[in-house]
Amino acid sequence: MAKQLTVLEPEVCCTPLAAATVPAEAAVDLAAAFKAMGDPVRLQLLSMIASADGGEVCVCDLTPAFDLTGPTISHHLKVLREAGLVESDRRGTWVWYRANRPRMAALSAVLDIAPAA
Amino acid sequence: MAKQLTVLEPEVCCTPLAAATVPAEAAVDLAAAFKAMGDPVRLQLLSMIASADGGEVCVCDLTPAFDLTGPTISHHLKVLREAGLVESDRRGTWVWYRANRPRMAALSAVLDIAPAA
DNA sequence: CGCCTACTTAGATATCTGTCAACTCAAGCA
DNA sequence: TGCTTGAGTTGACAGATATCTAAGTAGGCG
Repeated sequence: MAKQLTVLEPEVCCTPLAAATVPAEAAVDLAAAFKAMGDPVRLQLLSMIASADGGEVCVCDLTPAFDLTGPTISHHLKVLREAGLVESDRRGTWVWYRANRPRMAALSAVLDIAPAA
Repeated sequence: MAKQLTVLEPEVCCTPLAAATVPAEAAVDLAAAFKAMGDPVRLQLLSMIASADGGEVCVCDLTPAFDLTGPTISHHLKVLREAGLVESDRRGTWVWYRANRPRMAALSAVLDIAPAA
């Protein structure tokens, strides 16, 4: 791929933001993931992939859902991939995408609000 | 403030991404919030604010924690404010920031992964 | 009133990002 | 082998963004 991606770092990935100040290093990794979700198209792509029946979607089903060209969709999928939010593999003619559920769960946990406070 | 901000839309804010394809309209609002968290500095600011003892922090305590100028921190705080992630009010000489916890909880819920699947 | 401190706003600039058109790569099929 | 279709890559470009310096605004205090 392109730039070196760190992706998951199990030790620091799950402490809620509101529990303690997130270390700069962890903030970089987390921000990269949130940044990838910071575009409406990518968020919809992620949603379509994560909610797909069977847990997988063919790019050929994603592209026509937007008023964008193939290369643009491909670009957004690449961003999601490099952020560790989705994974893909080619099966014959088509490429299938599925969500990285543990990664999403970790991000959800990070935003979790402490019980009281 | 600056550009009109929609912020919370209770009806669409909490359906998990993985439960159903998020509507384009909701995606725009959600993406704006994630985008605001898509910068390491802002994520740390949000974390410092959300985890603050007493639930509030003075800007004067945030600024020196970074190797950035005051205006830059002010800019990032404005982005967080416009994304509806934090709120602020001036009390005497200082300006205090606190996290919009319901908003954070909603975002956490959006990333929640369906039980099985 | 004047001055100092704490933010915020404005303007400038270098970098990044979303998008498309054109091209390349991979797989299936005649 | 060559054609066709699906997907990713490259290059270009308009628009957004992170950062700084300089200037403005607000509140306390002598």
